[in-house]
Parts: sequence; structure tokens; C-alpha cells
Amino acid sequence: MSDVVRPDLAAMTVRLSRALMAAEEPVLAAHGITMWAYAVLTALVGGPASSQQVLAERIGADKTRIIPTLDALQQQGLLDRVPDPEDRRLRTVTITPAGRQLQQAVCAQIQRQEEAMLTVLPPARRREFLAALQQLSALPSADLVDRLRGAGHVG
Amino acid sequence: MSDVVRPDLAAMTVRLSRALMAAEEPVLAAHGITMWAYAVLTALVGGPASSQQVLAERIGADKTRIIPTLDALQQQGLLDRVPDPEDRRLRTVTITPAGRQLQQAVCAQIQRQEEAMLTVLPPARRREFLAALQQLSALPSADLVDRLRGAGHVG
DNA sequence: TATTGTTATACTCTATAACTATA
DNA sequence: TATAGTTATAGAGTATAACAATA
Repeated sequence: MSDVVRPDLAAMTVRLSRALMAAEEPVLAAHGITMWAYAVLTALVGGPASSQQVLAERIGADKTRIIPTLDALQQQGLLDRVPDPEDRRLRTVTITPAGRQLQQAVCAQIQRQEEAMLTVLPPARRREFLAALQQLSALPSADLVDRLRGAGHVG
Repeated sequence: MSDVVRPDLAAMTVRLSRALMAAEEPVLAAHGITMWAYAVLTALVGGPASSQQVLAERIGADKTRIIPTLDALQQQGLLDRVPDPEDRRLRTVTITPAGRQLQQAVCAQIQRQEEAMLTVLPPARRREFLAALQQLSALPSADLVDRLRGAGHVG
């Protein structure tokens, strides 16, 4: 199994990620939002965040890092920050209809681009690639790390 | 085709990349080299680089960015920089036997970790995932960008 | 003059640590 | 006292531009 020569996974995924992000940039710019803003909106599509910290963790960011982004999005009317009546330290973050609409528009355009790239892959391979990617990236971070660290006990 | 809901490719690959890089760090540190140093050594395994600029481009870096890395690797006896006799502006960069040995050791350890992670995938899916990743990351950057930008003219 | 390797500077991004308010 | 949100500061990482050597 290990005598098959291949580049490291990290090298390949980083390379791919860079190309994908570079392709996203003009789309995002055309809609007047940043990559982080898009990440925030996408995280809110599935439902409100009970606090800004929870929201930050959900997108792999620090709580301090998303504050300017939240300010901008709120000013643009794309999300709301409402103090939690039960604990006024917390702010529930909710996407607005305008925010949802923008996210959907950007998402559709980005995924259209991605599909164009994926046409290089034969249909079956493309299907399995997407499934594998979803499966791996759906793992909790801790699980991913554990699996990576646990090399040697390969069953 | 486009009514299948999935996260953006970039979101998934970036997430994966971060986990993979985090797992590589302790391995690299244990061998006394950085991520960029490992990238340089890996790029040289297949053969010498005709110039530092060529080498930099091969790993997606700027020519100025890898100079401290090259200094360190040379001092560690892991690569050689030899002025090209035909054009003394150029420096041919070659990996040394020690460098090759180190790269192989690190690579083996990293890929053992990666294999452990990939065991979550059914065998067929894992095979297609690796094949797809190699196919996509083997595309020249320009091709990748073109394919991404060219959404709509899907042939 | 144009290009490689090098260095130095400026800029962006990120992480850390204080500060305010609520509990 | 502990925690959420905020702000400010410091640090790492990156990009840009200038410089010396060679063509």
C-alpha cells in the first residue's frame, strides 16, 4: 500500500485551495463582500448562531477576528446582532433575507465555477471525489487530528 | 446537476489543508526543518533546479521568499547551490544524499499519517479521491484558473 | 538594457493581551 | 470570579521595490 508514490496530500490540497480561493475573489468583490464575510453568511444559512464566539469557532476563526466583518455585514443589512435576553453578554447573530439572498447568489456563482473545473474528472471519479471531500471535511477537527496523529495503528 | 447542495470546494479543501499541515508540523520539527524547507527538498527529489527562480515557481513561492530557506538547507548540508558555468547569474540547486535521505524519512512518516486518516474512506472512494486530487493538482496553475474562470463555456 | 540573486522596506494578516459589560 | 464582546498592540508572514553582479 505504501509503495505507491504520490505527492503529500497537504501539498495537493493547498495547491487546489489557492486556485479555488483565487477564483472566488473576483466573485466576492463583485458582490462587495470579503472571504470572511462570505464564510460568516454561509455559516448562518443553516440557522442563527447563539453567540459571536460560537459563530467564530464554526468557521475556524478567532472571536476577535470576525468583529470588523460582523460590523460591516450588519451595516450592510445582511445580518442582525440581537442581545440574548437571558444572558445579555451574548449576541444572537441572524442572517437577514437580504443576506440570505446574497449568499445564495454568490454560492451559485462559485459552485458554477467549481463545476467547470471538475469537468476534467470522469463522472464516477468526480462523484467519489466530492463525497470523500465532504466526508473528510465533515469530521470534527479533533477527529481529523486524532486520525492523523494515530498513524501506526492502522487497522 | 446543480441542485445538489454541498459546501464550497474551497471551504472543504482549506479545512482539510489546515488539519494536514497541523499534523505535519511536529514531524517536520522533529527533523529540524520547516514546511518551506520540506517543500524545497521535495521539489528537488525529482531533479536539480536550473535556477532559484525556477525552484521558487515550482513550489508556488516567490524567489525572494525561499532564500533564507536555501541558506539554512545549504548550511545543513541538505542541498548545494552551484553557479551555472554558462550563465554565472544562475545557480543550479541540487539536493545532497543527506537531503534526499531526510526528505524520504519525513515523506514516509507524513504519508503514514495521511493513510491513517484516509482509512475513514471506503477503498474505492479513497482510490478515486487520491486519483482526482493528483489529477487536479497536476494541472498547471494557468489551466486551473482558466477552468475556474471559464464557467459557462463548459464543453 | 535586461535578468538573477540578494537585501531591505512596507504591508497584511493573525495572535495575544488588556478593557468593559454582564453574570 | 468568570465570560462575551470589543479594542489595541505585537508578531509572523508576505509582497514590493531597490541594489549588485552578470549577461
